[in-house]
Amino acid sequence: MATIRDVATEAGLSTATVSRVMNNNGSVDVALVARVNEAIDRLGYRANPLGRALRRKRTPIWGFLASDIEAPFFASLLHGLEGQALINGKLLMLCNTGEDLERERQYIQTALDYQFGGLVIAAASMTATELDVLQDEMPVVLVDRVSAAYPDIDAVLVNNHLGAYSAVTHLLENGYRRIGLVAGPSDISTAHERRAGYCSALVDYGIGVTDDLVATGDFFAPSGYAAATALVTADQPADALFVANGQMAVGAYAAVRDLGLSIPDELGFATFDDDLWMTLVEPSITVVRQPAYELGEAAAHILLRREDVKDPEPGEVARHILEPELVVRASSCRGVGP
Amino acid sequence: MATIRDVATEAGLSTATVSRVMNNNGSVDVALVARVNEAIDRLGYRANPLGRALRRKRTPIWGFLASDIEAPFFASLLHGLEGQALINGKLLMLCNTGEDLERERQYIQTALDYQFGGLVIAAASMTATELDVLQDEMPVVLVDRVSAAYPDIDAVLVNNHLGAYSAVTHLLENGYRRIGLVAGPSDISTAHERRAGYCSALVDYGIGVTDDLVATGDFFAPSGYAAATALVTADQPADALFVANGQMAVGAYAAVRDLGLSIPDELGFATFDDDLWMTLVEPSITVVRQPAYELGEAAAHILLRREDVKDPEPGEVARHILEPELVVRASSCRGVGP
DNA sequence: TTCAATTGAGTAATCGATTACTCAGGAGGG
DNA sequence: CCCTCCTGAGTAATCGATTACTCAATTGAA
Repeated sequence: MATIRDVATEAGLSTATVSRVMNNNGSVDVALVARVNEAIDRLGYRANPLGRALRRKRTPIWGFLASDIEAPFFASLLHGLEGQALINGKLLMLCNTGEDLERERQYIQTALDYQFGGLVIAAASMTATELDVLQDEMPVVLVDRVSAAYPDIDAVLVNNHLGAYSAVTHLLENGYRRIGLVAGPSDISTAHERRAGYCSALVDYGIGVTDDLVATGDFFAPSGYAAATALVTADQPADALFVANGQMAVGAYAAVRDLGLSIPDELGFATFDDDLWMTLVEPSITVVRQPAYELGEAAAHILLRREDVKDPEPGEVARHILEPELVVRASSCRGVGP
Repeated sequence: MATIRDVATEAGLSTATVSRVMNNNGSVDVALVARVNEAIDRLGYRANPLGRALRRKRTPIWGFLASDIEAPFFASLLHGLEGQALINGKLLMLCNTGEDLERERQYIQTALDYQFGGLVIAAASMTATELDVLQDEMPVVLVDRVSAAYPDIDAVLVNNHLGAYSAVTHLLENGYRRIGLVAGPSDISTAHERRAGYCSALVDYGIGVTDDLVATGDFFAPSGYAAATALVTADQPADALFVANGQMAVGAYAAVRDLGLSIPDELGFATFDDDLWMTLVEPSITVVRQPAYELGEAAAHILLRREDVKDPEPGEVARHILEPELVVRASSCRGVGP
């Protein structure tokens, strides 16, 4: 492997000049720029990123912290982020926390050790780790979820309130009146906002919110099964279900199937998160689609802005809110059978 | 950030001694070991991995090269690999090639630049990149796919022949006789082997292979739709379909649904790759499940072995073949209707 | 008791880049 | 014509670790 020293020798110049040419720093005579570039080409030289990073105290690596990379939402977000990383010459390091706080802390420590160029966090609990400290060392962007404990950290979010509101309103307009909510853990901001959107829709339609029409799960499939079962087998059963995320929708759908209820006639069905299976089952499922891929891209853009110039200002916080999309399918439309 | 120099000063020793303690190298007096460790604790010192990597000419980073991280198979494989990386103190860098050769080459160059500790490749076309050269620089493991051009590279594979053989035999035993194959691109080893397994099963059952019962796709959903449509609408239509991967199965299933054919009575259905939706649709789909997560773990183990000792010997090639599992569900069993 | 071998620790070179500092030479003003 | 300022390039320090080399002290054998 050729080093910068080899290039300098080959070009008959000093390493300082070679470095200046490579980084477009300082002013170098055009003739020498050409000589350096020729030498680089002749030797097939590529700068060693480790030497560079050591000196610069910064690595062109971005970290991505997620609770579950196998979930389609995070996989898609990851994909969007990865595309932007590649374009901008960044490596992307993957951190799967699996909701484990200790792992999360460990990864953040690694990010500090390696002096990452940025960190995108879509993780479980942001209460325990001291993100403010981290933010002094590198740009940090929260995606999908925010924490009230960190109002001063950049974030890219989805308008969860609107998403839930539009889906529930849609169900109401299709004649469903007792709409059950399969909610997520209330300490996760996304779950909280979706619940609020659900409530607003009912109130705006002139229907009160009844506590026994809300069952709380943990965002995983089994809890969706349990919650849905409870809601539709109650004394006064729900006549429609709105599920707060895609994983619980899997469980909820299985529960409805096992109980032999027919969608959409006996029960309306809609959920947050789009997924392949929701178009393959009969009837297909109405969803609130999140722009996951775009979320990843937007997070990348914020990292780049924070890195290049100090814009937005250190004191200023960037909050991007992307709009979800209601995709109406058969499961929420009475009379539009299979 | 404390450096090794600070630790040396704090302990009243030289950096060499501190380094020896940290790496368990050379022999250091027990009393001094304790002094060094105390100093490390007092300062909260963590070694800078960049300085270390520069000197050692090796980074504890693994690269993972896949064509599509959003595909559940690769996502699961990635997850298995990531788990092992974490346990063994490695970082995992993600490389999504999207079947693009140029991207693939670019990423491999990056792996060389950063002096990665290993590379796991589950990528499209291994014909263009010179993997032999790469292998001299770092351990390389192929997963899922192999290339005849590189017989001397370690690989972790699935027994595709057996998987296809058992699924097709199962269909035959359930009375289906004209079994159509939705095949993958023949230049990809997995597709080739699955086709061979399909053929063997037919031959062993005393039925010849008919060319018009094989339609070739490209491993993506739309091609599955087209291939399935062709097979079941032919003059002499297939009475069952075996699909060579999960993505094409999505298309094939949609085609069957659009044509209004009833599974399993009018048409038997089975596919490679398990996925969530295959248990949610009516009837549920019989699949050949691949141990994707374990594939990732096995790849990690090979990297570790290559790194630690030279075992297997440089001349020796490690080939792990994992067994797939036939999961029988309703779609392949006549008379067991919805 | 003396000398070689071994042990334990320090000094300084090194990995490969960036950049503060230095300095020669040319331009421009007085 | 001389002095100052500016430009362009080189020298060498630096980032933070590892390790070859060196050397003093201790052990063991003759």
